[in-house]
Amino acid sequence: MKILRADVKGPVTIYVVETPEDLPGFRQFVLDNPFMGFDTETTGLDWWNAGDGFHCRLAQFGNHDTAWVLPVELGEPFVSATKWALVTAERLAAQNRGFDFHTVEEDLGVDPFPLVQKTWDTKILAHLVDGRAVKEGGIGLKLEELVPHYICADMGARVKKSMTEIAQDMNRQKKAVGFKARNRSGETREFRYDSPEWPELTKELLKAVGFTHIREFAEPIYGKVTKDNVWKKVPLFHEGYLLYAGMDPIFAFRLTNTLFPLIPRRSLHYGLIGWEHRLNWITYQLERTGYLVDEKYTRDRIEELKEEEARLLEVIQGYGVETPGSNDQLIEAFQGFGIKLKDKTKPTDRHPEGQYKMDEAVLSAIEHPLAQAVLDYKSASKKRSNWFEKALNYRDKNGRVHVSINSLHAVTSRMSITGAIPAQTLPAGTGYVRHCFLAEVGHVTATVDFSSMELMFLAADSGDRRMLKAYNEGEDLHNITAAGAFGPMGWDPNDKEAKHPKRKAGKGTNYTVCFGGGWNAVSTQWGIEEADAKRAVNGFWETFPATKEHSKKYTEEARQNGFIYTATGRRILTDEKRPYAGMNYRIQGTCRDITARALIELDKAGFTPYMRLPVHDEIVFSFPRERAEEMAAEAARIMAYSYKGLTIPADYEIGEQSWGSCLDKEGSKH
DNA sequence: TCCGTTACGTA
DNA sequence: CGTACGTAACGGAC
Repeated sequence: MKILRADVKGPVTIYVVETPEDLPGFRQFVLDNPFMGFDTETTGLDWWNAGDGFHCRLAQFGNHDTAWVLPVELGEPFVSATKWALVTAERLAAQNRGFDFHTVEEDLGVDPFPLVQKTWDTKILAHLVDGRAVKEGGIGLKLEELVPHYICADMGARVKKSMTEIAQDMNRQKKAVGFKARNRSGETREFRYDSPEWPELTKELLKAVGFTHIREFAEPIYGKVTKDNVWKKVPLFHEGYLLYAGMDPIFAFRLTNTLFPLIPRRSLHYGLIGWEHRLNWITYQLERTGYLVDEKYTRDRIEELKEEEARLLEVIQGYGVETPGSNDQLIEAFQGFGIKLKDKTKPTDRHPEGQYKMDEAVLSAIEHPLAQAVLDYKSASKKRSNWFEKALNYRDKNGRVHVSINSLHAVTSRMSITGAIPAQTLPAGTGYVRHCFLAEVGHVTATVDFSSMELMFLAADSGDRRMLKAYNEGEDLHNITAAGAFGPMGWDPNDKEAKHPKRKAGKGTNYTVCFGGGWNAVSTQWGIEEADAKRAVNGFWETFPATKEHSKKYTEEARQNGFIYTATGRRILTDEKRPYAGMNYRIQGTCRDITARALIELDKAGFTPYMRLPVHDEIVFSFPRERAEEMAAEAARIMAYSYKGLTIPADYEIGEQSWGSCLDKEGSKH
């Protein structure tokens, strides 16, 4: 047994199990500590490739000052000891527990369900205390951010750096692999010790057969070690690695004890701790289920796009621009053609004058074939690399991709989805990309979404009578806002199908005001004339006076307290420079919880195996073809939510096998 | 290799 | 006084 010592506000001991004889000590530790921090170290992040390139290397358990590290990679009896400890523990804590559970489920065959019922996730606890990222003025949610703030100031930086340092250290370790020597014609050749051609390679031998300038050369023992592959390559008993590994369960243990008392009483009262952990278990299952990829469709699109890119690149390079992604080169080229550029980006430290913009708006305004070619090229290459190639390259051996769902992530508590399907960035309104993703064989895709959830919540939460009347009577809110600002202008309020001439300004205003914006935002982002935008925003507040009071209330709360509460008892800390975001935080945070509630209720009703992805206000399902109608209707019924007497409805759409088919349908609302 | 910047996709 | 995200490419700093 190896024993490592460190100091983290007091002495810390890490016991490293090396042989089966060391296990009784570990077992005693588990029996003595009903509550432990837990963590694993693995070969990478691709847990879905378990048994096929991915495996668990270490499992670690710890309390306040003691950790035990088990070399799971060596197999039995260390795997059994790990499983026994997981079953025996009464309580566990882990940072981002989902990853460790995927690891032990897929690689060690552990049933995760008993584990989730007794494991606190320190990332969830930390978010309930302060959900802001570091750059938003918060503490952050990563271990390397939580540790220096809550535990020990200099520890986080050391932990973050340690694996990078280990990688650098491994790169410095070299071993002699052979000789380089020159022959009579002056050419240099390599002779390697491991070559079967030279079984007894020595300097003397090479000299004897006529080589000169003979010198031994060395290569890195581990090949090229980077921060991505260091996890796989680091020797299992590397001391720095063991120290890094051993600290994590100690951190998880201490963080749990530190964070609990900091969670707002209101959040405790609303039961958010249990609720978030339950939601996290559902998203865990969605991650594991994965999404079936249509390989042929995806490959065909990639080929098409590659051809298009090659064609466009020729055009672009014909105008002297080598790299279409380089704004510098484009600016130079356009200026060379005598085109005057005006729009600049905001000044920054590095570019105090700002830089010329080269975005879609600027490029599409330039009348030159280069501009169009660049736009088309960028669009094609983004589609290919960001969406289609990801879908193809992330597939597991069953042709499925697995995303990572952060069930509690954004400052407003919204979920985020990363990895194989950047679900929040897939093009809307067309099935072009979403056709890659298939319901099961014999199933069809169904999407169920909340329509205008945020505006409806604003209506209910503020109690604005005009807005509530609009929803209760099925009026079009965008028309109402337009009419409130500009008068009827020939619009007939009794005709449900009629569109107000300024409906676009009304729609822009509704959304923008809900997000905390003013006339300027309405004007620039919705392409509405300044005068109309000003009039529309004023009209909004006059038409819906209670929303004005509502906005004031939350801006004031944010200003005075530095936070607001959602209707679900969640505390959202606000930026002191932007108290006006208070109402939007209230809306966005509560609406996220309405979607979260939908997931939990769907889970209770047995829908989890049919769920594929949650995307903000939409949930995607794979339903058996014959039962799709009935199941989608039931899901929509479950998802609908009443708040202060107003029901926020959910609508469903049923397609064919691919997700995209829901959008390409005739008469689709998308 | 890291990180700030720019750009672009979504609710 | 627009909010919240994820991802990629570029290019200077380290």
